[in-house]
Amino acid sequence: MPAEDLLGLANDVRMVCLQVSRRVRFESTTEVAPHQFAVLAKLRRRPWTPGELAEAERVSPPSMTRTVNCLAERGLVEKVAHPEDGRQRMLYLTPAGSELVERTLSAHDTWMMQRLVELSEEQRQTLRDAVAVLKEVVAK
Amino acid sequence: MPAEDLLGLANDVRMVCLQVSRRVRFESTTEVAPHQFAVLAKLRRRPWTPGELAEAERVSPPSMTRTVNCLAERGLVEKVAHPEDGRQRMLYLTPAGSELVERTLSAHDTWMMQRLVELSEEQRQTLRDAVAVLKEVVAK
DNA sequence: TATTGTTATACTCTATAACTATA
DNA sequence: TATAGTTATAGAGTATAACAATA
Repeated sequence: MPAEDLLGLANDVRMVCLQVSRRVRFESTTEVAPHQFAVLAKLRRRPWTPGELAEAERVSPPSMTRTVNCLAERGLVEKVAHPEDGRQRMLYLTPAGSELVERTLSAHDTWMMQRLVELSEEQRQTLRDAVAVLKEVVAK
Repeated sequence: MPAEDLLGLANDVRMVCLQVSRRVRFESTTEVAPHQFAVLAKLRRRPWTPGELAEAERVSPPSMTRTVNCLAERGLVEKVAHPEDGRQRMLYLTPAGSELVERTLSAHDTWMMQRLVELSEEQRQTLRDAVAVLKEVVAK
């Protein structure tokens, strides 16, 4: 395969993924800032400590303290004492926080679904296949 | 097509595009901040006025003034008097700015190319087809 | 003594409001 | 009088350094 074709494909894949991400984000509700939503989304599956979140989101511990405090003041997350280590805190999503996350993700998916129903079944199959390939790409 | 399958596909497409965007950005050089690079990338094709950039990037005129001034101080863009309207300024990429843009885009594409060469020709064809579909999706 | 989290402080990016220059 | 851009000022988000509590 010629190098220039590979470069063109690399550029196409990169750009179209960026555009999809931007469109989805733009269509989203803006109830909380992006960095705040990232924390809420992580807490959806299990409780995290502030330190874990800071490392995962690649921000400093003081920044995460601020973000978490803001979410706690709005009643979206709850700080609970760690059962075994008195230094740590466990962060849980409150019912209100959980509802906000599900509502926002649903809005994102709704926008994409509306685009997908307008495609042919063949085009949707192409996307299914491409998702599998791209998952492999980002896993590396 | 069942609604739950459509929802699953919407979620898959959305998430994998977001992950690709994140990986590409993470691999990028960090010579300038993202919002600054966005301006440099726009100036690659033609000169823009500060007002046009503010509207395109969805930031306020004062914010764009600050961003442009920062880039100008670093010698990456140049402000030139508008030939017809004395109120406006035309912004041009300097040779240094142009080099920075091409270098960064090249780094992005290089990362993606390295992932693509590890795929089969069939997988690459799947991505080519998917790019065409997704371009249609984001155009709506 | 090391680790987890917070407080203190400063810098950057952003915005609104007020101002200058030009049309 | 309207428009393009800048300056003034303030509000978020981030970081590093210093501190408190616990292991």
